[in-house]
Amino acid sequence: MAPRVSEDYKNRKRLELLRAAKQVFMKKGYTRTTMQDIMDEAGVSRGALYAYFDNIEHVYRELLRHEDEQELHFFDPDDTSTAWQQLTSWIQKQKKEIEAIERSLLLANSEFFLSIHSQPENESRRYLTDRYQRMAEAIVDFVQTGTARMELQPRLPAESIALYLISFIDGLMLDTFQLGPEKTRVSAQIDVLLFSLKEMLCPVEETASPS
Amino acid sequence: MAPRVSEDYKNRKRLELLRAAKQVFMKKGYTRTTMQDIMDEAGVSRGALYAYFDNIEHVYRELLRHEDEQELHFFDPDDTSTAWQQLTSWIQKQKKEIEAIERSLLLANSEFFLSIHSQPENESRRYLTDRYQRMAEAIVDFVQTGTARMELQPRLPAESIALYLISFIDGLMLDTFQLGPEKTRVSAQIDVLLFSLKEMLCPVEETASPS
DNA sequence: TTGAAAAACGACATTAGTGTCGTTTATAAT
DNA sequence: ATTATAAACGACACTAATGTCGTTTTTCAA
Repeated sequence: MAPRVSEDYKNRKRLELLRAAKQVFMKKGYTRTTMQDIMDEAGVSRGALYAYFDNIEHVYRELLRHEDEQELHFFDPDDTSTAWQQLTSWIQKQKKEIEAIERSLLLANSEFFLSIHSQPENESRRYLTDRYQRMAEAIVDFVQTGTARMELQPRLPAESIALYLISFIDGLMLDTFQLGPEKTRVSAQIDVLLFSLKEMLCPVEETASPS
Repeated sequence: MAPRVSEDYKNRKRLELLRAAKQVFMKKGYTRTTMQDIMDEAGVSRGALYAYFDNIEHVYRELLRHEDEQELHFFDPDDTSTAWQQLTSWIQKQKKEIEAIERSLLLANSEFFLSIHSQPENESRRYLTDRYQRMAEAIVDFVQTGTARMELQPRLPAESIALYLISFIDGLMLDTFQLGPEKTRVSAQIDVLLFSLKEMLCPVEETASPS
């Protein structure tokens, strides 16, 4: 169907394979997904898939990279809303994703993270370390911007708060896999998180009418 | 070495197998551990191991049960220290365990939890659900006891706080696997947690000298 | 002692996946 | 049309684990 093809063709094919992989990973998680599953979902042969990716770890890494590109800009400075509004809207987004956990990559992500742990210095390992630190830094920057704008008055180091926020979200995720969003009371927990962040960041109250 | 043996013998053997299993699980986590690994560590044959456990999932479930028996009594009422002291000492214990993550079962636990997710209604699944709820309940009871004793004045529902606490600890754990306790700044994050709990629970200050 | 019971052994059949590679097939340039 | 190229195919050899089961060994009771 395609010898001596353009870069563009290969790019599209690659994306199509990643799309198929995503489907499978969402359904089966990382550990139980096989190359065969992805071939079946994409409707291609063994040879075709292996022409694009060396092994499953590679597939997942590339998928993660691709997905991250979307996510990345959430904490970009934004002048139309306050720092606090921006933060809560990010948290709402996370909440939504956790509540629809079956239709997200969160399970696969966690499995992938754990599977990497034992490996020596490694492409995937490096990427994940980086990813974590990028995320943390984004939140730190964002807290500092908010502080500079006098919208926030942090009572703890921004970095600690950032890592804390990430930990909590990751943990809520992990627990929700096993038990479902009802048993873990996602909503109630998010309320607690917001309460604690308010205490830490002391956002200035937004009054409905600036009189 | 032991036909027609006493219940006691079988019990000891079983414990010895679990001890060996624990060693392996600490080192390799859950997913990568095989029955073979456990046989080697315990120095027994395939047949012997399978006489006690049906499969790895079964081994791990029994190990977890056994380990839990120890842990369980941490939140029992205690008249020699205040509720807040008790809580912080539990958190310290968690912190220690996370910092020595390589010598604990935490990684294996997380992997096990995730591996269970996909399974249908299941012995392991039921046990984990139960375990989570037992833990939550223990913390709730404990907060309520503290409240009754006038040592705590919770500003949020005890159950929400309990689940929140569990989520955070689980998340910190998960992140620390990938990155090690330095990169996740375990200490700093625990500080944030304590800060937030103080705000939620409003423990009465302990004065050094009740004058 | 001795022999029945069952604990422990370990070879084996089975299952499930991986990554390779010789072959087939579609495409685009000539 | 023809043909060089390389994409796609899929059989295959290999690896690694699982759970079973006939055999061997050990212990305890008679």
